[in-house]
Amino acid sequence: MGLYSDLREKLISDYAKLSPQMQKAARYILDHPNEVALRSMRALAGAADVPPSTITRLMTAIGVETWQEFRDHYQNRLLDQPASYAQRARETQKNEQDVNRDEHLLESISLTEIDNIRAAFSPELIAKMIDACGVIENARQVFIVGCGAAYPAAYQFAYGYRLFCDNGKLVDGHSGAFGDELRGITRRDVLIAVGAKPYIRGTVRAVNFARDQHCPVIAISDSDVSPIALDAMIKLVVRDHSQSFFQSFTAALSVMQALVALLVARGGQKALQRIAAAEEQLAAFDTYLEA
Amino acid sequence: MGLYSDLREKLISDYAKLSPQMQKAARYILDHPNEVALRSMRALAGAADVPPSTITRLMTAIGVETWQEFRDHYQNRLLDQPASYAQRARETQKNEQDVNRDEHLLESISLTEIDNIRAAFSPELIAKMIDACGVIENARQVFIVGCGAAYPAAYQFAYGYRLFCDNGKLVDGHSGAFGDELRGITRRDVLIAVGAKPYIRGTVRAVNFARDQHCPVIAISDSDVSPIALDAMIKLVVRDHSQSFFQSFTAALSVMQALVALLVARGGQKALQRIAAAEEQLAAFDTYLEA
DNA sequence: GAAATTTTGAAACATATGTTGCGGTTGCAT
DNA sequence: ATGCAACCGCAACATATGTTTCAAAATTTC
Repeated sequence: MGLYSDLREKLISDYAKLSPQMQKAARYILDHPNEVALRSMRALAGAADVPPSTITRLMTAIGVETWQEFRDHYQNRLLDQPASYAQRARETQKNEQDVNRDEHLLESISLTEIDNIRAAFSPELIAKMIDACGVIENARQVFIVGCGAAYPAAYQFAYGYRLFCDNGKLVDGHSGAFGDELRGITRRDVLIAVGAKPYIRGTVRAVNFARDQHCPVIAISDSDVSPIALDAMIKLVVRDHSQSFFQSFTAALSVMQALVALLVARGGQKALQRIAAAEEQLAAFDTYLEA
Repeated sequence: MGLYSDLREKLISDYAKLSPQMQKAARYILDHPNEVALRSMRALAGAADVPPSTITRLMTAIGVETWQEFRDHYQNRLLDQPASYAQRARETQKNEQDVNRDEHLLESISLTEIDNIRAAFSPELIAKMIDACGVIENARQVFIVGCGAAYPAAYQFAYGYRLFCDNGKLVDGHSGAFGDELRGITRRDVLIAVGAKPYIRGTVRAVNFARDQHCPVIAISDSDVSPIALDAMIKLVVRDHSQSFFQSFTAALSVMQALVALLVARGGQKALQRIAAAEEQLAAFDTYLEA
């Protein structure tokens, strides 16, 4: 029983002083506290990819006599947690218009976001996402457009897609007009457009332009009849409910991520190899911090 | 793996049919379910005042192959209070070699994403978010940095924040080095940094620079000891679990949105007015399509 | 560049754990 | 009483677990 109410803090404050392998172990423990409570030391060591002795050494390094003592702390933490959970739920339910106004808002946001995600992965939407993948795989070039609050979702897709395909192009309008970037778009290409109310003129224009060139459009939008989705080949209508009056783009982002994941999964070994190559290249450019 | 979602019911329904000693064991288990999850079988037997063999016999009596299986159920029960989806996600991930491979993947992604969001709005994180808002409100200038896959989350915050505060600055490194954009950062400012493994050098440098200038840092990251969060004043550790090997930034984005929403809510009427003005200005610029 | 120091992983060790087999006991019907 | 079946606990077993030891490797220091 140390001076620290929670050994996590000790682990964090001493982290810099630890040897590399111990850091690896400490990091895993910090990231997966429940495993400490439930699994054996050897199993934990295996999961953290360190030999068991490292764990023992880590114990002495942070001033804990034995693994049992360490585990007991985490078991108690696990036992106390649900209590605080339930307690808080009751608390916030009781006094609604109160000092807990902030907590209440955030919890409410959480529930709304979960609903949004859930709706985005309904069987219907899942089927459409799979269709969308088929279209993307057969496209000569993949354009992605999304402005304003929708830009993150568009960017996310473009960022992931670029790692294993080089025919993607993020149309962000940064370099002047959209027209330049969409030049040469044809029926063999595809435009992925993201946008919700209020519809930004640039996005709509891009969609209309693509339609005029008979280019199929995959729309991620808030309505089947939004100016973005109206004439789209595939309409992925995601909920954007939100407590504030900004719409939430969480579900849109999640869908974009899912599309990338699906494309990779369908791409098989080849896609994986390309990603590996891309990562290697980034490492060569010294983009990342040491392994 | 029985037909019962919870082995407790099986234990109760079969209770009358059990031999006296087994009843004693069953009774103790029913009264102390957490002990099953946390302690060893022999320890439990000792606590229940029965020999270990009685526990083993009880297992076969209720149709459970092994003690491990029994314990796993109770461990999940203990974990499933905060996060009920992780297990199901793991299950759906198992049967991949299937005709519905794509559907399964997407469903699994959905569950994982919901889990990530849920974890991001735990009571602990909620409290930290509120703290973060306090820091932001008192800051002279608010810098936001996020590179690569983390850029969308950073952008999202900057985009929303700009609508009601003009002291935000998105440090995207587009215009050359980070140093230029962070020049003049002081202890009265705040840096919001978003990033997960693999940590991009630029983000880490920005964080270190801010720390050297004694500027408080709000870190949205994947670990308490990530290079971004290690010395941060407020650490918002969000889960980034994902079915593909790209990390998911859904939770990070959601947290950023929540921060904006919370700031607006706390800003009251004044913030609303500013937003109205900003929207008006955008409308004047003809950014939006008319209603 | 060599020596000193630290760090690391494999193996060894004693103990703890889950399970099984066997003899003894109990309760019950004949 | 006696045979019979179910029940029970002890002890043995194989394996798993936490810890220590030791030599090789890596890092630092001079």
